[in-house]
Amino acid sequence: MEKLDEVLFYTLEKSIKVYRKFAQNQILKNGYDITIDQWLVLKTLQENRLLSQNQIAELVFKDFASITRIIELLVQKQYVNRTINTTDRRKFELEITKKGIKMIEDIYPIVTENRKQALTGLTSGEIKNLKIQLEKLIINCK
Amino acid sequence: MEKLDEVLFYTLEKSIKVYRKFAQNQILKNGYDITIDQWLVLKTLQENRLLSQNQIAELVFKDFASITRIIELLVQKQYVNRTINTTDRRKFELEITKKGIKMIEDIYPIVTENRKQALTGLTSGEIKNLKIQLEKLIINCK
DNA sequence: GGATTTTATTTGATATATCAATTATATTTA
DNA sequence: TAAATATAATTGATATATCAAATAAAATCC
Repeated sequence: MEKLDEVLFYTLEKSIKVYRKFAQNQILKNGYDITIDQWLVLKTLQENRLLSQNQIAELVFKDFASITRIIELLVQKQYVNRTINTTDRRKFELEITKKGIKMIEDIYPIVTENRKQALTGLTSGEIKNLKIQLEKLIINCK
Repeated sequence: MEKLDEVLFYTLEKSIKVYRKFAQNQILKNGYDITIDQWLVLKTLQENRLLSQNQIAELVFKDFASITRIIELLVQKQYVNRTINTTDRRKFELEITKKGIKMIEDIYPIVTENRKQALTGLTSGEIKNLKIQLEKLIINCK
């Protein structure tokens, strides 16, 4: 039976955890009060205006229940406006606020620096290959 | 500002999530009642007898509080024995039970099949490279 | 040898993940 | 059009992640 630390998935799990912890620490250290997951949802709303919660869930590969709760916190923090969709009253229309846009912009230098530091010593070809292979893996699990 | 889906870390996050969900489903579908995280801790105890909780936390890159709670569930399910360490009474000695060993062995074919399926179409060289590059990333975040 | 510091673990609080059940609204269909 | 079905989101339950505070025991230090 193979040992855990010989297995790619073990390393995969470890790498994303280590990166997440590192990135979250950098954000907190710079005085910003937002979690990585909240940031991810907020960034999605910055890239695509007027999404429904279902659409967000798909884009960030989280489930609906998690999105409900994350949106709640983002609305509380006034980073997101939530209004009922008048044409389909089951839905909400979600839109990033000015305060939300400012947060994303303010944090952006930290985010790029985090990514840069995490990828030190990897060539752009290696990074591209990594991404391509992970995308294969994703398709295989569907 | 780069779009989320162009970023390696987004793909990394997605790949581990998709794999975890896939693997968990396969385990449930075969009638086994154990989570991926419980399995990970149990497998660690199968590979290394008589670990303390701190040592486990380090091996599976989880924090102490999570380990406390996962161990509790494994003890409840009788997969793990927990006894106080007589030489250092702050510690516990944790040992996988026969039932725990059986669980790991029973599940093993599912685990290998999951991994195999997830890595379809990747050469062993590509897999090796992936692992090496992820390990670089891990070191960069320390 | 008693006070201080360190270590191992637990507990509480809050965020997130996941599943199942529920609610409200839309759509389809008979 | 009324009944059945589908969809969007919420809520409750349980597992996990993370931080901070608390507890208990061990090690160190003066």
